[in-house]
Amino acid sequence: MPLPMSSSAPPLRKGRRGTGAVTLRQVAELAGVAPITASRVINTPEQVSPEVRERVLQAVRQTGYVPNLLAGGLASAKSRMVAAVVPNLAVSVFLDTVQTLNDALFARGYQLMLGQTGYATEREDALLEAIIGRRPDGIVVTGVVHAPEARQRLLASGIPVVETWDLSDNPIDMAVGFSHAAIGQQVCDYLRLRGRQRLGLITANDERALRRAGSFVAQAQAAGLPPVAVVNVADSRTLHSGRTGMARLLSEQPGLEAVFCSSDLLAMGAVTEAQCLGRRVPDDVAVVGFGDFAFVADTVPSITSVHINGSRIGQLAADYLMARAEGRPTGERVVDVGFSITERDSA
Amino acid sequence: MPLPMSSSAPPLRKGRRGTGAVTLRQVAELAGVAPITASRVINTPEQVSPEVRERVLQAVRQTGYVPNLLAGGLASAKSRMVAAVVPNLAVSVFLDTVQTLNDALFARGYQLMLGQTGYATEREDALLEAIIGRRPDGIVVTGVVHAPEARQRLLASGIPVVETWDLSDNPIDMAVGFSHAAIGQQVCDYLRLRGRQRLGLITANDERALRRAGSFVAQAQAAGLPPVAVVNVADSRTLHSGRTGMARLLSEQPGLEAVFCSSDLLAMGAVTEAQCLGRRVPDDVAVVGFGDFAFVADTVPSITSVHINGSRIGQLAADYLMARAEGRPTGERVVDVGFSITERDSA
DNA sequence: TTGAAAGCGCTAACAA
DNA sequence: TTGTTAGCGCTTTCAA
Repeated sequence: MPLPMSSSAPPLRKGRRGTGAVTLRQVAELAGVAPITASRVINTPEQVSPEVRERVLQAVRQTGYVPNLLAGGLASAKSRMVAAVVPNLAVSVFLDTVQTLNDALFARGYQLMLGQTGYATEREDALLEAIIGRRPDGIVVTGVVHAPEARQRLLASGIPVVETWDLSDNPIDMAVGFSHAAIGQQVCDYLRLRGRQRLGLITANDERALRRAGSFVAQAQAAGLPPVAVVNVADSRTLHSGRTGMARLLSEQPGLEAVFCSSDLLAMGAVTEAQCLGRRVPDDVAVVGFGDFAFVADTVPSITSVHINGSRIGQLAADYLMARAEGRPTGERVVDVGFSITERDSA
Repeated sequence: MPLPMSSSAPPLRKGRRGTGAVTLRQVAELAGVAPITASRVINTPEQVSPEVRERVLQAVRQTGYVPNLLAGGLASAKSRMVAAVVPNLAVSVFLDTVQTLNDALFARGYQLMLGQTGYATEREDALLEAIIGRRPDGIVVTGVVHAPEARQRLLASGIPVVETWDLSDNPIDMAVGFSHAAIGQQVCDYLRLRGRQRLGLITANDERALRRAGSFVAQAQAAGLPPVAVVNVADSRTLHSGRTGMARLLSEQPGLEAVFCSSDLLAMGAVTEAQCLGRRVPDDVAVVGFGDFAFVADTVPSITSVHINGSRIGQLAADYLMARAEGRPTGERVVDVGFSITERDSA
């Protein structure tokens, strides 16, 4: 029987009426407990007695309740989201990192937010604002953040940042990557020690590829080799660029003996073009790639490539962010995961 | 001069103390307006007089205020996030879709949340709960959702869902994709009309690839061709699977005249292996791939492949979700983006 | 055009 | 172990 004085239509003046989704309060009411108790059943079940816990879980099942993590995040100042900022998803060299990051985070109840900068600094600021506004518990960026405004924004946000795929003397929080300069140098030595003198380079225009290229050229010079023939290509993701790059190198430098490419796709294109032009790989011209994608082991000839453990980078980034989120001590601020040159038939 | 009765240390009993980030209230105070007015400057600036607007914007700049979209999302029941669920990011066939989706959403102030199912239904439920809990304004899934529990969860959530890369008679909300059965059929006809009789198939084990395979086999049978030789491979993302698949097909069926592969990487591996075994492609054996990745145009021989406009799928998904979010009328519930066979040298 | 009040759904802090 | 209270930072509703 309704209370005599209860008005039939609720006044419902100011404020809102919600979305209609089941709320924690409804679950709590159904279970006959306070909302905070229901909250504990979900977040810290060990703090609740078994009987009460079971009653609440029953109510959760009955109603199909799915906690509103937006509300939880607002209240606890923990969104349980992490943002990953990559230049471009299609550059599969980052995919391993993103995938491992995603898996490691998901296992701990975190969700990944994606951001693509498209290699354009201009878009970066809008992207950072969009990301920071969602208050992620961590941000993983590809490369070191150099732009002062971006650094400032990230620093000011107070959100833990992991810079990846490169090293930094002065990371915002943590950097996990490897030395691009060392790669250029070692690939040059690798070729030189195998008797190659006339070297060439097919490189994309992104910052890190250019760093590898620069140290490759410098090392060749230091070793007294002839000047390195260099071709810049716009797109590191197509065989086509590799083919046109190799064609240009060979026309400019018919005596070319080895080429270092800034990606495996470029390398494969380079190999293809060399063969089409009647050169034998590696007998006439050797080719080294970068990334060590799965497919380079199965081409003919198989392609020698610089191997990066992208998955490890993702794992270390996740470990750092989880440690920060849980207030645990974090390890080194800069981690060098190194690289290796996987020798195959092409060089 | 401070008010005489003002206590020097705020009591700060129950409740919380925030994260220290600049809030809308602080901006409003600095600008000398009510919080709601500052909110309007950010969200609906045309509702605010120019003078007040400028004062608030000045305060925003001064403080470096970044709106808390979690709070805004909670209050407005619009998170401005969309979730994308893919089997695996490394399957680059979906990358175009995800990338276009991301770009289209970002341009409208939405952020993409990523979810990987890893082709495992078991993980799907946890993933859906994690996603729905974050109350995205839309969910884009790869493939049609068949599992009844998953369908039920999505339906119950009330969140708009776009199923992609496949068609459905009964989509949850909208489906945008193409007919895998039609592909198998047409590729079979394509080969048959070019005089190929002894057909083979190298296929991954995922649902949609198997659907293409099934209709390919059925069509061959209907046309009175000899039984199709079929090889299942675990991984569609490696040349290696393509090579071993082709090796098996050729040993079982030395007279093989054409092979349809469930991905371009498989196709490339198949071509490579065929050549290693002394077969000419396409003279002895033709190869057709799926996906029409950028690289297949530049291999030798270039590879004939089934082309899907993945980017268009992403764009249509974004269009639908934005229309729903803004309460605009939506178009067709099922959109067939079709496919085409790009003829190249390998078939 | 501007503002006061009232929450959105949840959890931290404190109390019993 | 359970509950009360007071917000988290924002926007909707209603009123001026």
